[in-house]
Amino acid sequence: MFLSTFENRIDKKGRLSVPAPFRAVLERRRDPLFLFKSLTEPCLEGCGAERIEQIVDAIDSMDSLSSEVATLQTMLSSAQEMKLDAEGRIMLSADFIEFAELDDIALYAGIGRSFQIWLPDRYRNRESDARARAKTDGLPSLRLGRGATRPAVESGDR
Amino acid sequence: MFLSTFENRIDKKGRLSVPAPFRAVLERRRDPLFLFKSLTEPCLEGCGAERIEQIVDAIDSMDSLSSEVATLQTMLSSAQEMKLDAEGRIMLSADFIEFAELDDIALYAGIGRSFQIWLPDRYRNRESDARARAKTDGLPSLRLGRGATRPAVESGDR
DNA sequence: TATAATCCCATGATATCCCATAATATCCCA
DNA sequence: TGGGATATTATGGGATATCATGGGATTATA
Repeated sequence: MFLSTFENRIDKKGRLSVPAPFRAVLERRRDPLFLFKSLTEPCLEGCGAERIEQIVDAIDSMDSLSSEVATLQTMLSSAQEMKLDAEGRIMLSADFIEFAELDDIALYAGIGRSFQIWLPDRYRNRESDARARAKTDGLPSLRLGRGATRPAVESGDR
Repeated sequence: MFLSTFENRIDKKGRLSVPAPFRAVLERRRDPLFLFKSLTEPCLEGCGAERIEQIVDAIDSMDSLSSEVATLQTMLSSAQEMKLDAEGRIMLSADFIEFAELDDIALYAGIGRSFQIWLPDRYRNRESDARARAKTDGLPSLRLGRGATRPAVESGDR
């Protein structure tokens, strides 16, 4: 599970350390790391191979002319497999940096099965918005465990 | 898997580098590269031999009089096996260049089992359309796995 | 013989590898 | 439980390899 937030520096070569706890998650699963541009927010999203494979399989089974397929293809075409160097760093492409409007510090936000990379100020603004909303709207009800509205899914991070 | 996007230059001899990660995918599978004209969009589509064989097999198992077969045959008839030079470049036929309305820069977009080659501006327009749609309509739900072994789960871009 | 395709080599940009270091966290044993 | 020793982490920089690209020479082709 990807949890907690971390702020790391993007050096002048464009390298960015992946937080050690996140690397540990990936290593334990023997998973390569994929990053892609979020479809809905100005941030990058990180995940393992399994989620990418899900999307590829889903496209195969859908109507190739549907707009959903176009959306999923857009996601794939922004996805990159990130090779970590010996020190656990990735290289952010200019495209990624521009999309998330990153400067010299990147904020990692672990959100369970995946994580996001944000411009720190932008992330904090959104965080305080979310907290304000929770105060007025209350918390979403959590239906936990198997057999609830949301069917159980095979174990394993995705 | 073919992922990510790349912009490469078509030089004055008509040569175009295949992105190294795409070449790696093909080499690993010992697959030659095929290009054909997209049936639905003004772009070229690229894949390995395996996918071509899938299409041929699909035709065999379909009603030879159906219009789907005619469509797939149209696709195959535009397919060319591309030979790469020592530096990993292909030569695009005049027919291909005209069909995709390519200029001096070609944009490769990896979409999983295949990739596309676009005029960059045209691709980016299509991408921003897809992103705008995703923002208003929400994300497609992923139908996972083949058949219904696994229940549907919300896609995870959040 | 002219034209186009292929081969071969050169080159600049940039990613990757490898090492160093400072700060911090963890360990270990008195 | 304290506190020094050790390991880990994030970061930086130089050396090296890879990649995309360009062009001349050579071969195929029409």
